[in-house]
Formats: sequence, structure tokens, C-alpha cells
Amino acid sequence: MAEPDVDGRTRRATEQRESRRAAILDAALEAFGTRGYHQTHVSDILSLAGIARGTFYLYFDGKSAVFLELLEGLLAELGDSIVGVETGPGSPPVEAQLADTVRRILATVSNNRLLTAVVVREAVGLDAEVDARLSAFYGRLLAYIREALIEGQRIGFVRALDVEVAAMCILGTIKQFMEHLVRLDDDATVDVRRMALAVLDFNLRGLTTHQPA
Amino acid sequence: MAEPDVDGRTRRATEQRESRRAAILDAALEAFGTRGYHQTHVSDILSLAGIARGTFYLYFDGKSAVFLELLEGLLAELGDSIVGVETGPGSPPVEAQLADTVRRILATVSNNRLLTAVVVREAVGLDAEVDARLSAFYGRLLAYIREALIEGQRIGFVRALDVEVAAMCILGTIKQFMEHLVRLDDDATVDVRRMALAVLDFNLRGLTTHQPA
Amino acid sequence: MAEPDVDGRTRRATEQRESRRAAILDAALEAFGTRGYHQTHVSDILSLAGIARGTFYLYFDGKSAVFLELLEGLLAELGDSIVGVETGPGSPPVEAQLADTVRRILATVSNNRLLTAVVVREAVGLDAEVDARLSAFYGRLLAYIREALIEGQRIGFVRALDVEVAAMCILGTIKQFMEHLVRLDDDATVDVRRMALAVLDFNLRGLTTHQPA
Amino acid sequence: MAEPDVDGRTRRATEQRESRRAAILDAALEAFGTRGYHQTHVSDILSLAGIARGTFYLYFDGKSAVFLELLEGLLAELGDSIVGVETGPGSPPVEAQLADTVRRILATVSNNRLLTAVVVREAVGLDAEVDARLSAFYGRLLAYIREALIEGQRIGFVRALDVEVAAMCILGTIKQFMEHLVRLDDDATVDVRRMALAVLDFNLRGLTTHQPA
DNA sequence: GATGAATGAGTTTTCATTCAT
DNA sequence: AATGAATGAAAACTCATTCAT
Repeated sequence: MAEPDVDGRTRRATEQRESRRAAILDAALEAFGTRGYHQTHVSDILSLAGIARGTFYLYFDGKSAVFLELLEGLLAELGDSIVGVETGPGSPPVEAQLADTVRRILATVSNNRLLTAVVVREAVGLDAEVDARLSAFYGRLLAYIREALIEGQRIGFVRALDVEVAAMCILGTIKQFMEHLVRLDDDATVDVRRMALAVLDFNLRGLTTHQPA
Repeated sequence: MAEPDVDGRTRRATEQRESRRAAILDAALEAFGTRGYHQTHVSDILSLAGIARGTFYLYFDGKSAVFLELLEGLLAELGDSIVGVETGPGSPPVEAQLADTVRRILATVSNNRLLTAVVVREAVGLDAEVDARLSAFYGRLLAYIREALIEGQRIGFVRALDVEVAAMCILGTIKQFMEHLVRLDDDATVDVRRMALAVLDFNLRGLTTHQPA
Repeated sequence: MAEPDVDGRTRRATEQRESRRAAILDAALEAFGTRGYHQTHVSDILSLAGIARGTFYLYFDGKSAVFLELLEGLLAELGDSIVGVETGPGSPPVEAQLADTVRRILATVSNNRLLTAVVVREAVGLDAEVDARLSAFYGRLLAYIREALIEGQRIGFVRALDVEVAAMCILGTIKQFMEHLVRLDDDATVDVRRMALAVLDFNLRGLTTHQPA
Repeated sequence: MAEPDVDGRTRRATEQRESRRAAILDAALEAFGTRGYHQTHVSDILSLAGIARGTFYLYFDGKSAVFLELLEGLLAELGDSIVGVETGPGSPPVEAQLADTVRRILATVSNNRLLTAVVVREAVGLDAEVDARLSAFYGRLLAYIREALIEGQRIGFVRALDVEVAAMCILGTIKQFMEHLVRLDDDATVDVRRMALAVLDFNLRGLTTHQPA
């Protein structure tokens, strides 16, 4: 009845529980990433995770619950990747800060290729709650970009333009870029960073030669 | 078996057949547009079309076949909206031609809001063949944009940039714009044309004030 | 396109539908009667009815829905068996009327032996709605008996007693009798009518020799 | 392996074991009484008893085994409540003895309200063995009543009647009364004893005013 | 002895497609 | 051609019981 031992057992049990959860999430991620959300059945997750039916329901409420949890994780990571641009004296140049943000998003997407694939491709119509979360996330992202644009205008970095539409366009280029990344084979180590900077450059300068507007 | 009579009967029958087909397509369009592909059941289409189960399978091979046909139609229309930019002497200004293309795409999307919604949102994971078609379409669209950019560079309209990435970005802004349009309520007649031009402007000039890079 | 033919087809279809429903109800009745409610699975009903899984759900919402419908039928029949006692001039003797009621209940139970068995035995705890219906029925029956007793006291047929308790006791004897009937083998044609009259006699006169109270 | 010490340890262990068993039985009783047999899951018992899943199976063979044990207890107590009527010289009056029996049954039921509820309501269809036990108990009870009636007839207390049917009716009134008691809220301290006597009175004298048959 | 994670057989339910009328 | 009843494969989910720690 030594207390420390009991503690030890409890801790080990908890750790095991957590690792089992993680294993199921991994399996689910692989399944979703491979077959897509709708073509993935609980059975697929089971066989990938090597567990019994009941075990799955011990850890999650069902297919959509696992997906939701994976999604939350990705959205959280993406949310963290995006930080406001500092404009105070002594701050790094704005373009450099933007490039850093792009680099961080990029890393997150690269680390979560499979999941991002599902999210980007089957964006809507999966499940009421999943839809809501995604919607909310894109809403927040859009709002963030909007704010950044307005701040950019204040400091004279961003020209006069329709902030609403511009934010939408930027989001579009980001999503398309994500979709592109996701489509790449694992071994296709193209120069992703270079592409990211090219996306940034596109957003900043547009297509045209610099004839004044 | 009097030939002339049969001709008349045959024609009428064919006409009826066609209008029945069209009615089913309409019903399917509404169903898919409202509930999305996966949440739409054949029953939904049946009740909207006011036909019996068996009748449906007399005209189409199944749920995914109807969807595929609707998709083909949309892609064809979209394809038609996109025409190359003429650069010969006496051609209208490039920007005006681009604006026209944007306007045509816009009209197509507006006329096919429901279907566009499904295509844009549930882009992938519906059905192997549907996936392939969509992929092919976006591939062609991307190729078209790429060509246009190269031609633009040749005539000095487009600056030096990564054509691959720029094409991707443009596609992204278009898709995001489509998604935005699709989200609007039917009666929300916001100034869509103005927005379209703003998207074009964004793509052409980017965000920044024109300090040379 | 002869209208009468269409009518004929429609009628025949409706009839078939009804008879299919009836067949399922029959199968369900047999299954419930044989194995009891909880031991009966939809599969049992399917194989007894010789239909496919989906067909069952075409006609009923599920196991408890079929049972509820069977129950409703029985309760309705039982309700019809029970009619008030007439006390006007020229009415048949009260005892004779009561004997008739008993006989009618008896016939109903005999005709619905299997179902009565389930109802009497697994009275409660099957399903929320089933419970409610049964409860309501017994409540009405109790109320009916109470009224009859009060009327009986008014005309001097029933002695002074606790009406509440007496009604409860009578219900108890009826239920126990039903349970007994239900337990009998099909071929055991004991003199059921005689027993019914004995139950009536018990309720009317009690156990004791007629020493005045 | 010092014998005296082991004895002490053994006794203490046995006591603990017994109290653990009792705690599980208590929890099971509450669970069954509240939700009924089928709606009660082993988990319900576990959480009420505050023990782990495995522990439960250390003490009992399973859900139906616990229920069976609870049932045995109730049936034993009920069996003890019922003692034969003495008719020798100097015995208390028959009616008083019957009233005592009624009182004892009543006390038992009151003390075991929850369990009686399950037994009375879900009488049959729980489990083969449970069914058999209940059946046997009611058989014995019926036999006891039958004997009592015959003895009653011998001493001229009970009139000429169909003993079989009368026993059945009496059992019916008892069961209905039990069901009624069980339905009462715990705090509804209606005059149960008065009701019990009214049941007895009903059984003895029946409904009618005493016009000779 | 105690624990609670794991099991998997057993059930229910759905829905695209077929086919006899 | 049209109908709609029937099909049954495919999923999802539950819960009593086992067993390694």
C-alpha cells in the first residue's frame, strides 16, 4: 500500500491511455489523409490502429469526433503560426515579418500534410460541427488579414484598395498554396520556401510591371 | 408501322424524354446545392422531381452520374467563359479584355450558384470520376492562366515573376471569389461586378504602394 | 391509359401494402409471443416474415414501433370488450351483464393469447412509449371499474367498501386470470368460460360463508 | 504460517469480502429498482458501488447472477412471511391470523420496495433462471393459498367455491396490491395497513351486499 | 485482490440500386 | 415507360465479459 507505488501505477496508466489516444489519432489521420473523410470508415481506423471496435469508442465518440479533434489541433497550430506584424521603432522590416509568418504557416502545413489535404479538399459538408469550426477559423483568419491590411495602410505600406476583397484574395492564394503543397509527393522536395516567398511577392506586388496606376 | 406517323411519335417521345431528363437534372441541382453531395440522397432528388425511384434510374446511371453530368455542364460553361487575350494591332486594351473574362466567369458562376457551391466546397472526395474531372479542369485552367502570363510577359504587360506560382495564386483568388459569391444569399445583390474588378485589380497590382522592389 | 385500370393497379398495390404490413405484424406477434420482447430481435421477425432487413424498416420504425402497434390493437379490443352496465328499467340483470363483459374480455384474450402473454408478463420497462400506453390503459380500466362500483353502490348492488381498494383487487384478479389463460397450451381447452364465471363469483361474493358482517 | 494469526487475518478478510458483496448487492438493488432490469447496465452498478469493473466479476458471475441473488433474498423473506393458519383449540381467530399474514407480507414488501418493483413489473423475460425461480415461487405461493382454502373449507370458514380459481384470484389481488405499494413515493406514507385490511376484507366478503346467492 | 483498458459479438439502421408489375 | 416495393451490403454503435498489470 505504498503511496508512491500507486502514484506510479496511476501515472503509467494515464500515460498509456494518452499514448493509445495518440495512436488512434495517428491511425485516423492516416486513414483520412489516404481515403478522404467520407471514404474513411471506422473500420479503416481500427485496422490501422490495430485495435478492436469497442476500444475506439472508449476513446472517441465516433468518426466525426476524431476528425474534429484532429482539425482542432491543426487549426490551433495554424492560428499560432500567424502573429501580428510589429511596426514599432526597432521592429524588423515589415516584409521580413510577413515572410516569417509565411514560413511558419508553411512549416505547419508541411508537418500536417495529410490532414491539411482533407481540410483543404473536403472543406465543407462533412459534419455540422466540423463545418462550423472550419467556418469560424476561416472567419478569424479573414478578420486577421483585414486588420493587418488596415494597419498596413496606416503606416503607408499598403496602398489604397478594397480591404474586404484584398483579404479574400490573400486567403485564396494561401489556400491554393496549401492545396498545392498537399498534393506534392512526400519525396518531392521542391523548393517550397522559394515558392512561399513567390506567393508573398505576388500578393505584395501583383502581376504587372510598374506603370503607375 | 406507317413511317411518317412513327416519325412524329418518335420526335414527341424524344422531346418528352429530354424534358424529363432536364427536370431530373434541375431537381438534382437544387438538392445538391442545398444539402451538398453526400447529404443529398436519391430520395431528395426524387421528391423534388416528382418522379418514382425506378424512373430515375431509367434516365441516369445513379447519383454520381447525375452529378457528373451537372458538373460537365458547369465546367463547359466556365471553359467557354475563358478566351485568350488578343494582342494584335487594333485589339482592345489588355486590361479591358481581362475584365471581360472576369465578367463572363462571374456571370457563369452567378447563373450556377448552387452547383458552383458544391463544386467549390466539396471539391474532392465525392467519387473517383468526379475527382478526375475536376482535377483535369483545374489543370486546364491553370495551364490557360500560365499561357496568358507568358504571353503577357512577352508583350511587356506582365513583370518578371514565377509564372507557376503566379498562376496558382490567381486560381486561388478566383476560387475564393467563387466561394464568396456562392455564400451570398440569393437576394443579396451586392455590387458583384465592382468586387470582380477589385479582384482583378488585386491580381494586377498587388497590395503595396509602388515603391520599386 | 384507361383510368379504371390505373385505379385497379393502385387498389391492388395498396392492398398488397396492407397485407405485407399485416404479415410483418403477424411475424412480430409470433416472435414476441415466443421469445418475449427483449429476447426478440428484428432478425427474428425478418426470418419469420421472410423479408429483407430493409423491407422491415419500410413499414415500421423499429422493433418498439411494431410492438406498440400490436399493443394498441390489443388495448383497443380490450377497451371495446368493456361496456358499462345498464341499470334502467327492462335492462338485463346486473350479474348477467357482468358475465357478458367477462365473456368478451375472455374472448379477446383468447384471440390474442401470444400478445397478451407479452403484455401481462413483461408489463413494464420495455420502452418509454409502450410503458406510457400500458399505464394509461390500466389507469382507464381502473377508473372504469371504480365508476361501476360507485354506480353499483347507488343501486344497492354493491355493499359499502373501499372503492379504491376494491377496484384494485378486481383488476388484480383480471390480470391474474389473463396470465393464467395465456399460460395454457393451445390445445388445453379447459373450461375457460366456467373459470371466468368463477372469477366473477369470487369478486362478487368473496371467500367466506355468509355470516353477516 | 502461524495458525492463530492466519485465523485472525482470514476472519478479517472474510468479513471484508462479505461487506464488499453486500455493498455491491445494495448498489445493484438501487440500480435495478430505479431503471429496471434491462435498462440497468453493469456500469450503473459499478458507479453506485464505487468499484471497478473487474471487481464486480470477482464477486458475482454477472448481471443476472446479482439479480438472482437479490431475488432469492426477497422470495425467502416473502416465504417466511407466510405461515399456515392454526385451527387448534385456543388458536387466535382465523381472521386475525390472516390479517397478521397480510401484515407480514406488507412489511416485507415495504422493506424491499425497489426489488419488489422489479419483480412485480418485469416479472418474466429477464433470464431463463430468474424466470424459473419466479415461476416456482408463485407456484408455491399458489399451492399454499390452495391448502389454506381447503383447510378453511374443512373448518367451515370458507364457503364452497372453485379452490383453484379462488387461489388465483387471491394471488392476483396480492400482486396488484404489491404493485400499488411499489408505485408509491417513498415519502407517501398513506395508510398502508388500512389498505391491506381492505384487501383482506375484499377477498373475504366480495363486492355484493349479502343477499344469499 | 483490485483495477480498468480492451475486446468483439451482436444489433440496429441506412440507402443506393434492382426488378416484377 | 413508369412505378415503388423489395433488397441487402455496408456502417455505426453498445455493453457484458475478460485479462494483463
